[in-house]
Amino acid sequence: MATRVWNDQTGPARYVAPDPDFWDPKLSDAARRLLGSAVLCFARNGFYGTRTRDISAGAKLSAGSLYTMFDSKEAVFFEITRSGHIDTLACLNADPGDGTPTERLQRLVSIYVEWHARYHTVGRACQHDLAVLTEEHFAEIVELRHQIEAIFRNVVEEGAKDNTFDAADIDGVLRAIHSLSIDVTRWYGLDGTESPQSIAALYSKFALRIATPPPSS
Amino acid sequence: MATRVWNDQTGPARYVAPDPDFWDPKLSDAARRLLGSAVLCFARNGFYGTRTRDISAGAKLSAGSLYTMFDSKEAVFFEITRSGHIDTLACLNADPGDGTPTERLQRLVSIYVEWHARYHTVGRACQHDLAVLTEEHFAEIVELRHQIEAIFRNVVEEGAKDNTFDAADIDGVLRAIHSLSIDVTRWYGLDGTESPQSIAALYSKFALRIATPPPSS
DNA sequence: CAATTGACTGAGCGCTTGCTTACCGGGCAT
DNA sequence: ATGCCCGGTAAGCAAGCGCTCAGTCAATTG
Repeated sequence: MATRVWNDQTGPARYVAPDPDFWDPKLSDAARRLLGSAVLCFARNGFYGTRTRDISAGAKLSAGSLYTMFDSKEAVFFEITRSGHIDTLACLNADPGDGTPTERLQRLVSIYVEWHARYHTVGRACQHDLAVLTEEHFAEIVELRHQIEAIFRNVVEEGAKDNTFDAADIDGVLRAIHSLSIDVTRWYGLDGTESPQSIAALYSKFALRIATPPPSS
Repeated sequence: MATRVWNDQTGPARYVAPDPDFWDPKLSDAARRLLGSAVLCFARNGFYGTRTRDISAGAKLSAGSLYTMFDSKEAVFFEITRSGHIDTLACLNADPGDGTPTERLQRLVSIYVEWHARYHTVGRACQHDLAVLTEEHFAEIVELRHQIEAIFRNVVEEGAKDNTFDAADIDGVLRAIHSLSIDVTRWYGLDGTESPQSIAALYSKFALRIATPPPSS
């Protein structure tokens, strides 16, 4: 049988939740346990496929306790996506931002991909299920996404200006790099055993190839 | 405001279903209308987020009529993913398969990406929700996916053999190209107005860049 | 010690879900 | 005309859903 690199495993998914201190420190221990359980449920079965009882059971709490800490199931989901986007933004902003556009893009993609592999369950919620949010919550997430996109756009545009990157397809390059990076959340935990770092190294190399036109053209 | 290339639109999604004759010709007209309605519902809200009543209402049928044509909601979903994978495979196999690995990979990715843009609603079901299938149905889909992967692997391995493609990371290249291609189903219909053909042209170019190591390295 | 608090419980409400069943009407061979 | 499929309907069932709320009890306060 050929090596398989697509998500076609049939066993149980090896999804893992972030450490409790990934979540907002203002939340109680129980609330953070709830988020850890919820993010696993959402990654496995999506928003509509998870029951509030599954979430509370996973945190060793009763069914009603969820509603002492969150207004609704949607509020739980929102808190996950909010934390996820804020943490992503913080990781990207921690980059010094020096060096050539090539060096900077490689570092940014590396950070971004490693984040999506390490926090693949959070990433799934952030990238694949935003449509379940209320209009207000969705708008708040979109604002964060624009900030994240602007970081990448800034580097790609600068690289286009000095002709290291493809100036003709900046939007296409940005979208392709984004696609490449976040699709990690779809298969990570299902397929393969690579470390977040090795995936980040490989994919940031690919991102540079996407952005850089071959010399012949 | 900066151009936005991520899925952050707030209006209604512009999802479109395939023509009725996309579906198995053995099925009745009503059954194909049902599938057309179902694929839109599933694309919008996922498997667990759509009710069987939404599906039948979209086909202008009563609630019970779904069960005169399909055994269950899962059977409807399976029929969609089955048809989708079979059609994808047929489109890829229609390629003559001649020319250099570069030419062949470009054509294959172009076909694959155009398919996922044109049939973005079917593609969403095929790429993002397979976990809802029963074990038997899932195994059937996985078999089709292996055939699809083998087509791409064949070309990439051949290109690696004659040093046009990256021989060190064949699995990584395959997965990256796959990620790039199928992520189209996540944003197409939500964001942007490009034609399937123009996306296919751009992304097949990117796929070649991913597979081809830069001369310096 | 009694009084108060607050995190947590779990039975259960109102409603929705996937699916079943009893039924209907028109075309068709006899 | 008659009987009979057959594609489709309408009503409804049992189970499950998100969410509520009166109540429990250990910890804290005075």
